[in-house]
Amino acid sequence: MVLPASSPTTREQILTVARARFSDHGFAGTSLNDIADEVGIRRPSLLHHFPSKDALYREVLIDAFADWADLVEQATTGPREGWRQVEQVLRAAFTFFEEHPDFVRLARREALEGGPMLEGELTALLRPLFDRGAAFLQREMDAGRLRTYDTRQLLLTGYGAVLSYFSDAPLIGGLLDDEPMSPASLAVRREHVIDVLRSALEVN
Amino acid sequence: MVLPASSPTTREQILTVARARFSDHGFAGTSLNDIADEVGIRRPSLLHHFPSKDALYREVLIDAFADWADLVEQATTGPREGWRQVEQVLRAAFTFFEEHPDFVRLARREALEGGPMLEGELTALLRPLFDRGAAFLQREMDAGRLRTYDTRQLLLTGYGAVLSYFSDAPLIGGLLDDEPMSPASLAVRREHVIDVLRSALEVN
DNA sequence: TAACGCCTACGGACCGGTAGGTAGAAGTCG
DNA sequence: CGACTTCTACCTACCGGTCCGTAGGCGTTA
Repeated sequence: MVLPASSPTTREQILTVARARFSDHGFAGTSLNDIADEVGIRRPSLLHHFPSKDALYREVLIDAFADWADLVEQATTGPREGWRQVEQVLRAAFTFFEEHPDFVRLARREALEGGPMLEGELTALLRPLFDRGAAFLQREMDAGRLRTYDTRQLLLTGYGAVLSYFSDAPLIGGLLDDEPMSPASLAVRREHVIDVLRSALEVN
Repeated sequence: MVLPASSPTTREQILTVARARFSDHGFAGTSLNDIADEVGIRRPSLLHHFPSKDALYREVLIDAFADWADLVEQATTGPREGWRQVEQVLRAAFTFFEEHPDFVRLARREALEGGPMLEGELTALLRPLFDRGAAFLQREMDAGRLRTYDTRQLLLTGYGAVLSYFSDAPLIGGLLDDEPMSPASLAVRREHVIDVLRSALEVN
């Protein structure tokens, strides 16, 4: 049975709402009633679709990280070299975070928690992406197209500089004068990060 | 009555334990029983010292951020100019985070949450530090001693690059092969961040 | 008829917080 | 000094509420 896009399954609705709630208030701060209420069903009905709160959270997390893996996969294919390729990935990542603010907060919470998911499936999913990124950077550095750094550290630096802006938007809103998630502010942020990293990475 | 340093007040013990618990598991993920048990008293006894869980959390948060404000105050005094002053602050911040991992996680959680504390007292405390940092950078850039960037964005970039490593240590441990919080790993991280930022900031 | 999706009702655990009592230290006063 | 009061820090017992999860029933649809 093919459902039209206009009528998502109850199960899909639960996943959508759960992702939003978990990303806003964390695992402990979200109750199954919160989720069920927003979907428009009772908690036992929700538990008809998912065996437990933990299982629901796991699925939310895996879905979210799979989305991210897809993007990285897609953004890292292409014949570009040196800084141009780095910039393409940065822009793609930035756009992804703009469009998936839930993912950012979810990932940050999980990184902070270091929960049981993290040491296992999640790192198994991220590790290849990380290693691939490091290998690419190493190749470009060896070829003299990028300035030389510790590649893994460099990945961590870029990831921190980009992700923190999104995950800490509430705090940053209090430090800047503008609304940090407005399109204008996001554009400023994007160009700044690219600018700084270009200065640090370009050879000439 | 002057208590010897070896016997902290019950109240102080509660604050110490609470800071650790809240930073590890967040506000919702920590129960007053957890804290009371570790101190070695019952929950009602804990509530004899603090009127509510919220009040305890507020005090933990304010104490932690006051520690941070003290460090920034101290690290930013001095006659240095240009990159040397930036590097001094970076090293001081890095050391502070090494010695206060609780603060990092607490701050990250609060930034993520955007709770009622954040929009108010916390930003009121951080805003002057942030503005002062931006003013310093602007002065140095105008004098030609640092490459020109948007100063506030630059502060956010540095903060994200440094803080993320500490707050996401569990995740990073799964991506790197070393123990991320070991002294050796921390030294590598510190020198890397300084290296990248120097490349981006130095003028010559 | 059988499966499915939802429901009401309930259980057992835990939550933050309150009421009220007790032991002991500290101060007060004849 | 000794008796009495006051205060502090802790306790046990309990409250109403919320948590996740289960049992079992009911209607619709295949």
